[in-house]
Parts: sequence; structure tokens; C-alpha cells
Amino acid sequence: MLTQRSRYALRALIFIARSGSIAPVPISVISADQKLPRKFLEIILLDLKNGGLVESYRGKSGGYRLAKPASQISFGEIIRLIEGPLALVPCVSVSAYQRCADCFEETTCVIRKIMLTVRDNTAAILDNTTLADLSIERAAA
Amino acid sequence: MLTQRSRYALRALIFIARSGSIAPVPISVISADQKLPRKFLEIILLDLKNGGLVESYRGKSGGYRLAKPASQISFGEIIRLIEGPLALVPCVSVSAYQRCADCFEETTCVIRKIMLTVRDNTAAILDNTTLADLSIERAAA
DNA sequence: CGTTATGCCTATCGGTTTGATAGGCAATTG
DNA sequence: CAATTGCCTATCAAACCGATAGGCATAACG
Repeated sequence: MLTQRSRYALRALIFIARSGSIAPVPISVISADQKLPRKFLEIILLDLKNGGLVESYRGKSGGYRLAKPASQISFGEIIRLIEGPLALVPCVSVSAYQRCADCFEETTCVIRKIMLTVRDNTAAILDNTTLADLSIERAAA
Repeated sequence: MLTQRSRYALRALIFIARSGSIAPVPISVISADQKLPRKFLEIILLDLKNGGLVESYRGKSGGYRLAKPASQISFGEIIRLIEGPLALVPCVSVSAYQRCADCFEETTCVIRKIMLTVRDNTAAILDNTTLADLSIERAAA
């Protein structure tokens, strides 16, 4: 299961992407429309900014904007940034590979084999769907 | 990422499945061979027992055995039992469906749409691979 | 019967993560 | 200068995670 943070991040980004406006979107607007806890959302947006997904502008008429075209921000990238690796075991993670503790032999491990399949499937889906692939429907999860 | 518990559960079950012996396998043997913390493994095996995946026998020459044929114990079932739902969001879980808090409309939610695809793909893999689908290679993750 | 090997129950524990809130500082606009 | 906005720091309770310890119940074996 994804953490609440990740779901909030997705909703916030989708909202920003859909707003389509050139003017940055303030936290208060996102939080009001999507009904997300304002202060908590602040932290998340800061992470998204540090991760290079959004730009922020301070002061009056400040707020957040996507840092790159919506077509270049995939669900996979968002989730990896906020949640961590897509992989179910560290030894099949591409973005954060790590040998499993107490692993006898990676090449012949059957658990690794199936987990690699799962990871590749998941990544194929999440990395190929971007914020631009959204129809008019409303984000709500 | 899976918790350590789930990885341990998988390794223990694979070990039992492979031992192939009719005699139950004691915790101490599993823990020694797979290098898993003994007391911790106890708790996990108890969960597996309560979940109907293994049978236990007390007393001398006691231990654990698979409660059904290895071909009927899938990775999906094991992970769901120890870890929880495969789904990334509650609203696409089949085994533990729950409407997302603050969801506007489930049918049109784009997050739900993609998460459903991911879940279905993951489930297809994990539910169709069983403890019987293991070659001679050694489990190690 | 008693010894021994085993699973089972209960309790505890420190550390980390999770979700969240509060207050004040910094910057920018007008 | 006032208003609005993001940013930084601190704090918090609750849950989760991985693990350990001790003793009780049960069954096999001689």
C-alpha cells in the first residue's frame, strides 16, 4: 500500500497539471480543492520541489508549478520520490539496488526471480503513464 | 518494499516445501539453515499456521508441514497473509477493498485507474506462481 | 514415569515511520 | 509598508517493525 503522503502527492500534482494556468498555484488552493491537510501538504510539496518535479515561487501571487512538461512527469517518478523504490525486494530495485542481507546467491534465488518480474511489470506501467495522460476526469484517490 | 517478515515467511515456506520430507520440520532446523532469527520466525510460522498455510506438531519430533500441496500455495496468498493487500491503494484491493478517504468519485478517478492496472498485473504474477514452481535453485532473498 | 525436544503464549523493547500541527521567519508583490 | 505566500524548525501521538526472553503445554521415547 502507498502511504498517505504518496497519494496526496499524486493528487496535488494532478491538480496542478490540470489547472493548466501559467500562474503558480498556492498551497491553500490545492489544499482547499483537494481537501488535503494544509501543513502536511506543505512538507510534501517541498519534497516534490527538492525532487525536481515542481518549482515554487514565494511572496504574493506565489505558489507551485510543474518544473517540466506534464508529459515528462511519470507516476513512477512521483512514487519513487515520495514512497521509495517500486521493487518489493531491494535486490531487484533499479533505482536503489541493494543486496539482500543473508542472500546465498542472487543469480539462482527464486524469490528474486519472481520479484523481478513483478517489478518490471509495475515499472512498465507506472513509468509510461504521465501527468499528461489524464482525461477530463477528476483525481480522487 | 516487503517487510522482513514477508521475506522470512517466503524463505521458510520454500525451505519446508523443498525439504519434501513427510516428517515435520522443526523451527530450529529452518532457522539454522536459512539463518533466520529463531524467536522471530516462531511468530511468523504461527501466523502462517493461523492463515492455514502450514500445520504444526508439538512435542518431540514435532515441527511444521505445508497444510496443502505446494501447488496450491501461491506467492500471492503468502504475501497477502503476512504483508497485507497487493494493491497500492485500498480502493483497488480485491481481498481488502476500502473506499479511499476523501474520494470524490471512484469510477472516474484516474489514480484508481492506473493503480487497478498495476494491481491486476501484480496479482496475475503472484497468484499464478506457487511453491511447486520452484526449480532446484536455492531460495535466498 | 520422567526426560527431552518441540511448539505456544505473553510480555517487553528500542527504534523508525507515519500523519499531522504550530509558530515564526523570509521573500515577493503591489 | 502591508499582505500574502513559501520555508524552516520543533513537536507529537500512534502505529509499525524487527527482535528477544521466559515460561507453559504437549508429545515422543526410553
